[in-house]
Amino acid sequence: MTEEGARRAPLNRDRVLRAAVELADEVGLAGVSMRRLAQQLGVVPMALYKHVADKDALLDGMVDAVIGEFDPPDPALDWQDGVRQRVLSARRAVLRHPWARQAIESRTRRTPAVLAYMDSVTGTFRAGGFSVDLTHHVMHALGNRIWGFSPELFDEPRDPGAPPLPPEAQQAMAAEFAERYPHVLEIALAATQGDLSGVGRGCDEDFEFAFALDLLLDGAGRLHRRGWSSRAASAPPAV
Amino acid sequence: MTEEGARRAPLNRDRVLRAAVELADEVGLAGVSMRRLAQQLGVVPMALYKHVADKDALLDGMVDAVIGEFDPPDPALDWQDGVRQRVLSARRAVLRHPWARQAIESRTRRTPAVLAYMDSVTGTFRAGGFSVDLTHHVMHALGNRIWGFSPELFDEPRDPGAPPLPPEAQQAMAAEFAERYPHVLEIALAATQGDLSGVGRGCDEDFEFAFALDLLLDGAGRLHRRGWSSRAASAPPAV
DNA sequence: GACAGCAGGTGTACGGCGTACACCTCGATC
DNA sequence: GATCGAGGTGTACGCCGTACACCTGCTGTC
Repeated sequence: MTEEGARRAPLNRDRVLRAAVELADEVGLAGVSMRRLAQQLGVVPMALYKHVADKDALLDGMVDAVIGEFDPPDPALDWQDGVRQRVLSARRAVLRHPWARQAIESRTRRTPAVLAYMDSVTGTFRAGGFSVDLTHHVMHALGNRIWGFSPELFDEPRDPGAPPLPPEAQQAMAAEFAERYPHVLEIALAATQGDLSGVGRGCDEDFEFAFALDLLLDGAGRLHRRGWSSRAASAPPAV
Repeated sequence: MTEEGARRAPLNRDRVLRAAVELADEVGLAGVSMRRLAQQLGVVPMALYKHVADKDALLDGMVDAVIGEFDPPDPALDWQDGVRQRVLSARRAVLRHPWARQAIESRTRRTPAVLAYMDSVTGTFRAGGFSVDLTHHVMHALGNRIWGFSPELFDEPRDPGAPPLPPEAQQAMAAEFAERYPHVLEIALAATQGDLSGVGRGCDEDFEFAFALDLLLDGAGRLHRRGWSSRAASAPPAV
């Protein structure tokens, strides 16, 4: 026990951010408060404000930390595999930090790290011969997917604490569902091989993500090869 | 002045939700608190809890109200135009309520209104002959886009209160940008016809939205015509 | 060695938030 | 006329972010 001898190493922005990431990993984004983070660091809440401007800046920094975990681009790949690998690497990082998705969605400032990542992905398309025009629209079309996530659609986040429903209640729910939402039920049944007890767990998110990503990248490639330009397309991109 | 004679009409869930929507339209989602909403309704905060379970339920109800503004499906259209119109109608509703995007993203419960809308869109694909399998994956690929929005990508929400930068500062920023983020700059220049003073205003969000939507729908149609099935596709959907 | 300056940490306080809980009020029902 | 329940009230608690004044101890300068 160093007791009092070696007093706590002085804080700095980096240690604050790392502690915030760690805290969020443990207790979720909602559990991260300036007060709680300060406590974790053995410091009074106001001490944090010497290192981050305010809570918003803290969140920005946390997102930057996640971006810092993305793999660097691999220059040996062509544009399609290049973007694919980059985005899937982003996905891995975001999945390591369950709060990251929500944090990224809530951010409204573009930090240098954010811009650098977007610039890098954009550059991959350009290096692949894409026009500025097409690159621009394709980046928009990818949207949040460049951060490695897409919204949960059917996944019910049924909290793990809830007790499993008794079979007859499941039956009743299924009946109600079948009447009101036949098409959603159909999909749920197909995705879970008929076992509705775990609806939501049935969707293979990784598959869905790659499916959508490749749908977009393939479509983009098709437009590129065809010499598509937004000037010629007041109509939607024709089939 | 009715003074005391005609006392305030009694609250009900609907009036509470409508007032919440109105309040959010005026002051944004962050400005909506139980206390402020109560004040708006001339009532004490705790009175609201007789009509909504808690703030989360209030948000759910507000989202449901927006969904209630979506146009009904038009059975005369084929699947592609059907989905297209439906989603664009959702977009119009969401754009009428600037807070709706954020509210929808934050929701985690699937209310009956949410399920009903998803069921309806799903049903349009099915009626168009799509397999359950393909419909499932395409719904995932659409993701948040079925709510009529995609994430802002390049749009800096530069708050309107900020004074316009002096020209030389703009120059300096552009120079810094050009060095660090050449590809993003390139796009910004193209999108704004060289007038960087309004970066962000340059993107035609409606065009971007339709572009991405049609890219996805066209891709989906191609897979459908080809009889695509996820069983046959352990590999990504081939070009 | 004295001292100014300053980066980093502290303590207190304010105004906001969501909401638990006990209570009151008043019109409908028997 | 008593009862009851739906709707509204009042008070209180424990959180939150952060403004502001203050203290502490190291650094460089003379």
